[in-house]
Amino acid sequence: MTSRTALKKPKDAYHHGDLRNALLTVARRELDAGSYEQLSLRELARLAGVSANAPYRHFASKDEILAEVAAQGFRELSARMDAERHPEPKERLARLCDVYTTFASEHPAVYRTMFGAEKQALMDFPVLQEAASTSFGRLVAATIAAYGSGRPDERETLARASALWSLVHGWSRLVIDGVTCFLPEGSIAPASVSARAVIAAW
Amino acid sequence: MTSRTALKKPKDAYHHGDLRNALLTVARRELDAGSYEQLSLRELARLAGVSANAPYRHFASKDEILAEVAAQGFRELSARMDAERHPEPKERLARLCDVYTTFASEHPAVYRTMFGAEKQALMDFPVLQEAASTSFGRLVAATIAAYGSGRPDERETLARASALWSLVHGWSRLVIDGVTCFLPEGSIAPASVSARAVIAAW
DNA sequence: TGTACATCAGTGAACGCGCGTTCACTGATGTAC
DNA sequence: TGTACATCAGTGAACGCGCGTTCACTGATGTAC
Repeated sequence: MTSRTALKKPKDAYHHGDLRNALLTVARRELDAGSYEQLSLRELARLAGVSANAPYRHFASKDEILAEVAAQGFRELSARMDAERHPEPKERLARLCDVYTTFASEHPAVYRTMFGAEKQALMDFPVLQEAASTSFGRLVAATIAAYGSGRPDERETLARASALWSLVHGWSRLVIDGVTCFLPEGSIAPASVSARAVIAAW
Repeated sequence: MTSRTALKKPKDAYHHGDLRNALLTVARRELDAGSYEQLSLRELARLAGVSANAPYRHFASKDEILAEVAAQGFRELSARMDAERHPEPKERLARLCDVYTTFASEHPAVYRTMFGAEKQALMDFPVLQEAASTSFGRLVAATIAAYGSGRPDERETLARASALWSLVHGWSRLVIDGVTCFLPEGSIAPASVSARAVIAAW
């Protein structure tokens, strides 16, 4: 029985073709199109040209779809970070900060989903946890490469990694949530300026 | 007619007493009790011991209540910052960062409401904008007191204020959203350590 | 090659839900004379 | 002081809504013999 079912997925077979991926694609597209509010499962089905309950063939629940979208977001972020290969460790660290905030600015709704502000339960999905850990690991590793290793006291390095990560995440959220726009003129500098101001000082 | 209505509010009169404040109190209490999900207008009315539509006597919409709760949050944050009077500017700045993250940790759901992650529309309420601007102004002013003034080039000071604000906000959100808990052991340092690491380096 | 059968990705209708908001109203409170 | 009236903070019922999810089903696809 198991050996039979193992062959069952010819990748483009059956009625729709590949509804699972279609749903994920549509979800991602919807988020990127600016739907800041939580999108609905029925809407996703509608956009995929399929009945409201069809998604349940491929996902156990709405949350499972969102968790997968979030995980894909983290994977993309990690990939972008990996593509940044500047040889000078501090410069590379600064550029990773740029990569981070750029991603957030380009995909605000996806970014929100990744951090589960609305849905605490998303964090329970292992697929999301793993993808997220990988992304954060990149930033921590780059910080260690820039400042750590030699010293016996790594707490300081850890504090620096935390500070940078908090900085880029905070800046991203302030911008995404539209907070900066109702502040006194110019009271927030671009993230890259802020991050570099910190990195340069260390 | 106007002169008559000017006297109309004896402060504890009428049926309920002071439903407006009762609703705000109940909303705040609910948020603090850990209701991360969006609370409903009907639930607030229920908790205030009043029918579902009674709130409309005092607020135009649900959003108006949330905006007022958020504004109160910012006012409280500002008040806490004002209470911090350490004479040494850099130390005071570091302590303001602590005040900020402490507030967020103590009132996560209120903090979220303040930053309208779920409700972009909240930002449109002037009462909220004003309260928020005041809070941010405190942090900017403290940064200027610590680093600015003398120099002609204030861009650097602005970048520093942005960096610190992003840092405390980012750290707060990471903690509030439960992100830190699924990271490799100890990969985030307490906010005060991170903030002080930055302030000390400058 | 043809037939009987198993699999499984879809459908259509319905479920129960709680929501924000509106309506016409009631009844307590305050005010003018 | 008593009465007639205006004000206004509440009530109860209902609105229409879209939601996530479940149910019994259909019909296309793949498989064994």
